[in-house]
Amino acid sequence: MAKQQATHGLTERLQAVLKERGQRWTEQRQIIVDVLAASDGHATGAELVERVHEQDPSATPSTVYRTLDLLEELGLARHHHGPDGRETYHLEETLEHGHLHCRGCGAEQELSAAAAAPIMKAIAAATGFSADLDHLSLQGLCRRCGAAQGS
Amino acid sequence: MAKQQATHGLTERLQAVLKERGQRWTEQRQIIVDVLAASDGHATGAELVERVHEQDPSATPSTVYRTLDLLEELGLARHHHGPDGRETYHLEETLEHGHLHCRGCGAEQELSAAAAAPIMKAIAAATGFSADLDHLSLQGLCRRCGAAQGS
DNA sequence: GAGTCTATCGCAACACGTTGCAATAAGCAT
DNA sequence: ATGCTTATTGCAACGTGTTGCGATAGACTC
Repeated sequence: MAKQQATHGLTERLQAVLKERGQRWTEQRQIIVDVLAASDGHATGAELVERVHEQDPSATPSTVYRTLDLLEELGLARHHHGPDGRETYHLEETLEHGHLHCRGCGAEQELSAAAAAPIMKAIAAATGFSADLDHLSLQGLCRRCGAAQGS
Repeated sequence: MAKQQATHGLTERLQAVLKERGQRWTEQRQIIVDVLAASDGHATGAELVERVHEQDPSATPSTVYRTLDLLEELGLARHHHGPDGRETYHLEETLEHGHLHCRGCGAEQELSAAAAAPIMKAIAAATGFSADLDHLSLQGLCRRCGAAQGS
């Protein structure tokens, strides 16, 4: 399947990059990458820790978080903070996207790169910043809730 | 001074609102509001806990955080999450504003409501969301770092 | 002022992440 | 295969917030 392929390719890429940097490929890292690839879309740090622990009960949170940091450093994974400040991770393969949380109904919406383009442009125009879409996590009122409260 | 005045007014408003809701005005809440007013601009949860503890060693974190939640519920305070997920609080009297963190040089920039207006408009146009400016916390590259890395 | 009701407090335990350090084990050379 | 170097691990302790619960103490009535 495509997913297996992707995971496999990722592992190989990772091994190569690590070797080049004098770093090591370990069983734990394999497990963590697998878990991350398997948890399609998003997963919180705690969820990942738990799933990794299922696969290898000796694995500890510190290892998981350190590996996630490493993956981010290598540009293979990303994380952002939800409205409650908790961390959410996903593989870089997942399409880059932002997040919108509605404070009224609690709905969560994804924001595709295409939809975000004009927003990014506005940010750049107003501030000179080129913002990271993947780190963009907005809170506000969705159309429906805005209309309901707006009256 | 203006600040004292403002704080005083806040206390009175707060007492009135609480009474109306069948809630109570306590010494701890007074201290927490004072500390929040004194820490002009932003303060992390931990900082506030520490300062409150200085004023009243018997005060505990749970009280501080619960009071901050209450103040937010009443619309008198706000919090947002920094790039590390840590909480930052400020009084609602402070002008509404967003935050920009540069991933390159670590600089932090404030985003005034005026500057943000076109951004908010772009968000509304693209998504139907009316975003909370106070919860807006962008990460990206500032103009300088973007130019430096852009080459 | 004494009594009642219950919001709030302090405490203790928990959840999520992070960090320092000694032990382990990858990866390389012989 | 054996030994060496040092990146990585697991452990244990910490930092920041959150939650449940019994004790305290506001606010209101008599």
